Amino acid sequence: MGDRRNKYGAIPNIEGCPVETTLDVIGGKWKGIILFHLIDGTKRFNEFRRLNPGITQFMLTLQLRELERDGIIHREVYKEVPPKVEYSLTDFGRTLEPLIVSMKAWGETYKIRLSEIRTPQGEDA
Amino acid sequence: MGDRRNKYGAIPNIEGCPVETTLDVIGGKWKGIILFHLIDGTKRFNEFRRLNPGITQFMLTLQLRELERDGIIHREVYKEVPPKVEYSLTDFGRTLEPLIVSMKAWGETYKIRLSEIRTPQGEDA
DNA sequence: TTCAATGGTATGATTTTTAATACTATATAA
DNA sequence: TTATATAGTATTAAAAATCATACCATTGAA
Repeated sequence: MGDRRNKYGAIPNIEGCPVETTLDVIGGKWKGIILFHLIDGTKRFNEFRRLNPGITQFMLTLQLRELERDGIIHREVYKEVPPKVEYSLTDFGRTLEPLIVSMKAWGETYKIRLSEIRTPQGEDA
Repeated sequence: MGDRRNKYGAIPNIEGCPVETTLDVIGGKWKGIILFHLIDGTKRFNEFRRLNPGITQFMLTLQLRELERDGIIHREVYKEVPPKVEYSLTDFGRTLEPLIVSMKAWGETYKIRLSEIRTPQGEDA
């Protein structure tokens, strides 16, 4: 489930690279958006799904569980029916906030430039 | 080759999330280490291979080409034999420097904590 | 009595990524 | 003449990630 590994297990040089350590935590396919939304506050499972119709339940669960395993988010289960589960950043998770905010800013600033670069002439994607 | 897409093309909500935009540029499997090393200065193709024995030529080429396509790095070919090709950050690529540095710092700070979290009892991996 | 809502699991199929391997050109040095 | 170094490309195979789909429990409302 962890990213950035191969069948031989962790690769020493990747392990040794702190940038990769960080990417291993936040670089999963949907983790950026998940963290992005969590900065604004607690979110429920189906809230994520609504915010992000493209993700399947399976993948959402997987990404949330990995973030939980890494201590980045907290999962609070309420004993209600229908079920209610809330996700929030832990204190540890909040240490990522400046990074997420910087990534957000960079993306906002250069998004258009990038999409131009990537569509040499009049494509649409 | 781009990450974070599926067979139907780009997913609107992913595209809309600036954090994902950034991760799409720097989140490739080896891009973290590549950028990390480029901060220290120009590097040659085989230098990357030596710094990072785990990567294949194929993957290294792929990741470098994607970074080049995105305007993050510059590829300078010298007309010599044997060939000499130097990679360096472009001005645009340097806008990522603070981010890379922050990711490096976060990784360094929490690396041990993470590896403890991920090895519940006495594994080695 | 049946439906809806929530927050998931389980499964097999498909897609994408990555690895492994062999191959290339060229000038120089031995 | 053959080997060496560099910076790749091409091809096929294997592994990993992701998707699509069906399924589960529970309670209250219709």
